[in-house]
Amino acid sequence: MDKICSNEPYLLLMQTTKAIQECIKANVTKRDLSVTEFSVLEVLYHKGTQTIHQVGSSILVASGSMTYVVDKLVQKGFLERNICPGDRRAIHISLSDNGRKLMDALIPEHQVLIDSMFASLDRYEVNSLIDVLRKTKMKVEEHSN
Amino acid sequence: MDKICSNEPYLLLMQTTKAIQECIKANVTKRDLSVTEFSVLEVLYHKGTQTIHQVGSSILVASGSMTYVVDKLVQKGFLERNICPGDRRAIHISLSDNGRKLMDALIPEHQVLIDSMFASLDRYEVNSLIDVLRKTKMKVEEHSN
DNA sequence: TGACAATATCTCGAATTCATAATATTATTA
DNA sequence: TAATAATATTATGAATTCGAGATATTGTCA
Repeated sequence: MDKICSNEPYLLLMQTTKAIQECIKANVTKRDLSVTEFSVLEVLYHKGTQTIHQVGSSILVASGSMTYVVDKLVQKGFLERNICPGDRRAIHISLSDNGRKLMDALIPEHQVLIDSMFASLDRYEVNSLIDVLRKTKMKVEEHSN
Repeated sequence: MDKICSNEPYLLLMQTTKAIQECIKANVTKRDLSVTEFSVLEVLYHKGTQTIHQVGSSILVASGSMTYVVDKLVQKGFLERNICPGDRRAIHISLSDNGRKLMDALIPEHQVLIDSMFASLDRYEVNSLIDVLRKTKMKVEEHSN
């Protein structure tokens, strides 16, 4: 009983995150996107043209995987590869017209979904959650140096 | 600013969970285990002999993946497949002597690690976290029906 | 400048996961 | 009891991810 009790915040954190991720996955799957693909489009939507490396760093995806996901998104017609004028090693990627149209529809929908997940919390509870998660995250990160 | 603010609990939840999972992964990797493999061993350690199906349900892993991970663990000598006397469709898996020895060492270590992640929170904050996560999880689950 | 380190992308292979179908067994029911 | 549905596992192939190595380019510094 002792152990189960001390595990409860951990288990709830994992379960809640899993539920949220599945919900998001279900939502982007409707548009035939994987979560990684959506993340790439989301970064480009908010930040505009970026190099493949910049996007990969933002969403913590390895370079080999970035090549793969960018290929997929180009195939689907949602983004374009372009040469990077200042650095011939790098490649600029940006949303195509279709990609922008898609995200114009998807981003607000996504935001509503995220908001709805926390809609049962009042302002006090949201602040408490933020506060406690910040503390926990710091502790975990200092643990793994 | 508005959007970023409303996303903060979501982002923090994802980031905190990711940090925790990486910490756990680093810990079990020391023993040449994947997180899924560790989860299987953990269930068997706490619940004793189970069918493959029972373990898969506990840790939410598809049956095809269970076959794969059980193969790996048998190869590594940490668990055994046995016939299930009552039901010849099912297969019992249980820790081998080596598997038990491994988990005798690993489980307490794992528990200490988990506990340390929440060690910066006082009792009040832990209860608040549990409370808020429960509410959020329920909301998300009702959303995806 | 020339040598070498760092950076960006891509290729390739290994690992892991899921979904589907196949097989075997058990449970149900007409 | 015979037919059918449900269950447990395995086999297989597709999708995705990572890591290591290859290639091309850029930056650094003696």
